[in-house]
Amino acid sequence: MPLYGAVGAMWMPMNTVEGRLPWLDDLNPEQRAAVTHEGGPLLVVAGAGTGKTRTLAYRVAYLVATGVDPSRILLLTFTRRAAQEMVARAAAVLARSGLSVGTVWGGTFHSVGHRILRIYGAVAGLSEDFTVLDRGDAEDLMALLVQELELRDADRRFPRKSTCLDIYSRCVNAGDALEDVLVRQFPWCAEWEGELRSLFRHYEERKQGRRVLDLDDLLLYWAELVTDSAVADKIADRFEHILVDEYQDTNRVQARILRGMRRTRPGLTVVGDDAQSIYSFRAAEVRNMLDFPGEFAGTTVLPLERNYRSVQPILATTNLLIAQATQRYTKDLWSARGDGARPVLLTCADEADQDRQVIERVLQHHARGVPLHAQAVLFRAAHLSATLELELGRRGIPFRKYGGLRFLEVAHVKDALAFLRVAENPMDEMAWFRVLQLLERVGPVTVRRAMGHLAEHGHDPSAIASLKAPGGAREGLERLGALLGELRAVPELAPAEQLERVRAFYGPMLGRLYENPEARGRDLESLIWIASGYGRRREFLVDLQLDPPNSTSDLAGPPHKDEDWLVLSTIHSAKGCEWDVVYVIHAADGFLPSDMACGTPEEIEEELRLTYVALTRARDHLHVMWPLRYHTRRAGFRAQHSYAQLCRFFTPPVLATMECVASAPPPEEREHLIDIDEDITARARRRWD
DNA sequence: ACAGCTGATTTTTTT
DNA sequence: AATCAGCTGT
Repeated sequence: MPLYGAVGAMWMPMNTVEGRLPWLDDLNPEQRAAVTHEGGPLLVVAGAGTGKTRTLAYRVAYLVATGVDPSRILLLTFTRRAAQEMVARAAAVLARSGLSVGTVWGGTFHSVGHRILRIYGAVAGLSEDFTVLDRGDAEDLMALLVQELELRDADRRFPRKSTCLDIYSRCVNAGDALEDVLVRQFPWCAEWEGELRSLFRHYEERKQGRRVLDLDDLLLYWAELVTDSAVADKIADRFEHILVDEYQDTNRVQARILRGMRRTRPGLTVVGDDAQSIYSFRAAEVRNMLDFPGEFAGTTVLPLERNYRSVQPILATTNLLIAQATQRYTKDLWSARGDGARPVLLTCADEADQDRQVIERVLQHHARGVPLHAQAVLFRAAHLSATLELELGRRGIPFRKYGGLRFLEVAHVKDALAFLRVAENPMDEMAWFRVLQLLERVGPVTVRRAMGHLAEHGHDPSAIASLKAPGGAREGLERLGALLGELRAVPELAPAEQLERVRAFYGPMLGRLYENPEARGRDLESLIWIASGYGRRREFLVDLQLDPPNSTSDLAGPPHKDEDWLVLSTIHSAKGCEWDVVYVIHAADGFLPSDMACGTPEEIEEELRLTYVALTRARDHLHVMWPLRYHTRRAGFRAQHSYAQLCRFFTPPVLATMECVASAPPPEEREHLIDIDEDITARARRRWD
C-alpha cells in the first residue's frame, strides 16, 4: 500500500523523491525537467506532438507525489475532456507509486469560473441564485433588446444577433473600445456604432437586472473577484499550484485571472505552442505567451522539441511550412520516430473527385489494418464536408463529425431544454420566450404580456394557463401551464423523466414548426439519453451550458463495442488530437486560408498556423488535397465551374518536400486557368447554393 | 394589432 | 439551416 501515504516532500530530499518515482523514467530529459521543476513559474513551450499532455499529467502526478494536496491543484484546460484525460493519466501514474490522485480541480476556465462564483460570488455582492446565459440565450437577449429599443432601420440591414454578440464579446474579452473593434474586426457593421453602443449598455443592464451572467461574465467576474475584492487573497490562496494547457489560446481576461490567482503563491505551470495559436477571433492573444516571463517574475522557460507523433518526412514539411511565420518562439521539431512516407499533395479534378479520392484512400488504409477512427478528414469550415458526408452515407461508411453547429445550438434541442429551464428558474426570461412562442397564435407581443402576467403571479409557471389570450392560444397555454406545474412540483424527478414529459408535449409540435420532424425527434431521444446520466436537473442544465458535447454523434446513444467510424473535423476542433492518417481537404486558396480571414497580415498568419495545426495532426500518413475545379451553380444559369488555386502556404520549397500527384488527367481547359479564374470571394459566397 | 408565412440573405473558426 | 424583412390573413 501507500509507499508515501500522506507524506510530503517538505522533509524529503529531492533526489530521494525522484528515486522513488520510477515513472519519471518514462520521460525524456526535457519533459522530466518540466515535470520536476521546483520554484517559480514555469512556461513550457511545447511544439506539436512533443508530449505536452503527458508532461502536464506527469506534473500533476509529481506534485501530488511530492506532497501537494490534490484539492489544492487547479488544472485549466480547453475542454472538459482534456482535463479528465489528464487527471486519469496522472491517476494511472500515481497508482504505480501506490498513491491516488484525489480530487484535483479541473476543467475549462468557464466551468471553474462558474464554480468559484458559486462559492465566492455572494461575498462580492453577486446574487447567490444567478443563472448562466449560454450563447444562444445571449443572442436571443440581444435580439430582444434590438426590438425593444427599435434600433432597426428601414433601408439598412442591422447586424444579425450572433454578430452583435460577437462584437460585444470581442470588446469585453480583448478589453478594446467598440469603435476599434468595429473598424478592425467588423468593418461592415461600423455604421451601426451608436446603435450597438446603446444595445450593449442595455444588454449589460438587463443581465444585471435579471441576475444572469453570460459566458464572458464568468471570466470577467472571476477576474474582478480575484484582483479587487475582499476575498481575492482567499481564492488565490486556495490553490497551491495552477496548471494551464493551451496557453497560446488564452485571452487578456484569462491572463488577468491568472495574475490574480497567483497574487499570494508562485506555483504556476503553463504549457503552449505559439505556432498553434488559432483562436484570435475569440480574442486569444499569442502575446500572453510571449509576455509570460515578464508578467510572472522568476519564470523558467523550457522548450520541448522532440516530436513523438509524426514520422520525419511529415515534420520536414511542417517545419518548412511554419517557417513562413514571422513571429515565433519555437524552433524546428525533430522526430523521435524516424523515416516514413512523404506527405502527399493530391490535385483532384473537382470536388466529387476529391470525395472519391478520400474514400478510396481511407478504404485502402483500412484494408491495411488502420481502423477508421485512426483516420481523420480535416477542413477549414464545417460546411466543407457536406458532399463528402453524403458520399460516405451512400457508401455506408460510418463517420463522426466534430465542429460546426453543435448539438445544443439546434433549435429543437434548445426548445426542449427551455422547458426544463423555465421549471428550474421561472424568472428565466429567455427560456420563457422560447417556450411560449412554440405555441400556436403566440408571438412576441403575447409573450411580453405573459411576462407581466407571470410577475403578478409570483412567477408561478402554472399561472401561464390563466393568461388572457386569443382563442387559438388558449388550449396550448393551459396544457403548458399543467406541464410546467408538474415539472416544478417534483424538482427531484430524474431529468430524463422530465424530458420524457416535455417530449410528450413538444414532440407532436415538431411537424408544424420545422422541416425534418423525424430527424429532430431522434435528437430529442439523444438528449434524453444524455440526461439519463444526471440525477439533478440543475446539474444537467449547467453542465450542458458550460461543457457542451462537441459532436452530435458523441451522444448518439450507448456505443457498440465493435463500432468504428471515420473522423471528420474542422481544423479548430482537431486541436490537440492526432491520427495515423490525416486528410486535409479543400486546401485551395479562398477555403484554406478562408477568404474571410485574409484582411490583414495577422489574419493570414493565423491561417498559416491553422494549416500547420492541420498538418501536424498526422502520425504516419498525410494527404493534402484540393480540387482544381469548383462547380458553381447560379440561379437561372446552367451549371458552371471555376478554377481554384492551391493554398498559398504550399510554396515551392514546401512542395519540394511532398509527393505531388494529380488524381485525374488534367482537364484540357487548364491552360485557360488564368483567364477564367474569377473572384474567389464571390465563389466562396456561392457555397450556400 | 398581431401572428405567421414567403422569399431573400447570410462573412469561418468556438470556450 | 437559420435569420431577417416585408407582406398577408385573421
